[in-house]
Amino acid sequence: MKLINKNTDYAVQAIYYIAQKSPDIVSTVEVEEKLGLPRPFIRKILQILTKAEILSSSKGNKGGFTISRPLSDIYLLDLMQLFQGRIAFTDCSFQKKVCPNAGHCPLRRRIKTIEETVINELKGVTLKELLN
Amino acid sequence: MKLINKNTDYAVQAIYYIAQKSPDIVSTVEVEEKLGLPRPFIRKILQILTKAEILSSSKGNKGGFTISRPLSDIYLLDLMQLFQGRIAFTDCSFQKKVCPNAGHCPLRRRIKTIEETVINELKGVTLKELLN
DNA sequence: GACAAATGATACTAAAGTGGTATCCTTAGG
DNA sequence: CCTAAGGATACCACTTTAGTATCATTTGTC
Repeated sequence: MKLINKNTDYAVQAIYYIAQKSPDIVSTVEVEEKLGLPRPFIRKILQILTKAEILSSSKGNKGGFTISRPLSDIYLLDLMQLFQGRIAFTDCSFQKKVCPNAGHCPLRRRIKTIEETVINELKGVTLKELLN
Repeated sequence: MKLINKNTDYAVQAIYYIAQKSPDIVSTVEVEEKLGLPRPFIRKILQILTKAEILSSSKGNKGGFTISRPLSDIYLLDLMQLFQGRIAFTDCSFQKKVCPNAGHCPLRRRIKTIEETVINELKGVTLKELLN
């Protein structure tokens, strides 16, 4: 029942670290050492962030990662969706089957509104804003 | 990323069914047939609800379950906690280790407030209220 | 141009959580 | 005392999440 999983969590930290070193190029090894994470794992995260154009990478010797937009343009919700898929509280148990309560499933309706509340809360949160 | 899992979902439906038949005694078989669930599974759910004193059971021949409080006294949040444990969005990745960001983990702080929002939303929701 | 240091891609493994099943024991009405 | 019920508990399968390993590709430096 976590809202944030480890991938997202690590990603946020990695982004902060890389942003703070900008415009220096930061290697996986450096991120790994500073955040104390297993290397192959953080590498995968950095790759995903690169594909999403949040980081840019340079290959080859002396290669590494830099931040490619200001923290104020990186939304927490986007990161969550990147690493965890769509935020949906009602992956309802009955999506496939015909719900015995179909049409007036009061539980689903209520959960849906809570989901909307959360997404709205998250929507405006940028990484910059997280730092205050 | 479900807020509600199947156990809770089924529990709500079972409770509604049993409440509506009150004061009749309802057997597992009947619940199973009406909700279309595998018997051993719904049995486990009904047992948990009985332990939680939401249902009362009578054993032996002609035994079964009845509702033991009005729907207005059954809170959705309690059911969720019963079947899913504590609602916590920040089972933070770093609870055990020393968090590199300890003390100023902005992510955790923010998620915590969202968690509180959700719990507050849920807190007042009784099964009766769900039906409108 | 070769080497080494870096990322890219991808496939695999392990652990935990969730959904579901099976079995044996106990109780109590007829 | 038999049978139809719930109580307890152990087990299995599937999915998700966390983490590992490996090989290929790129590129700066000597």
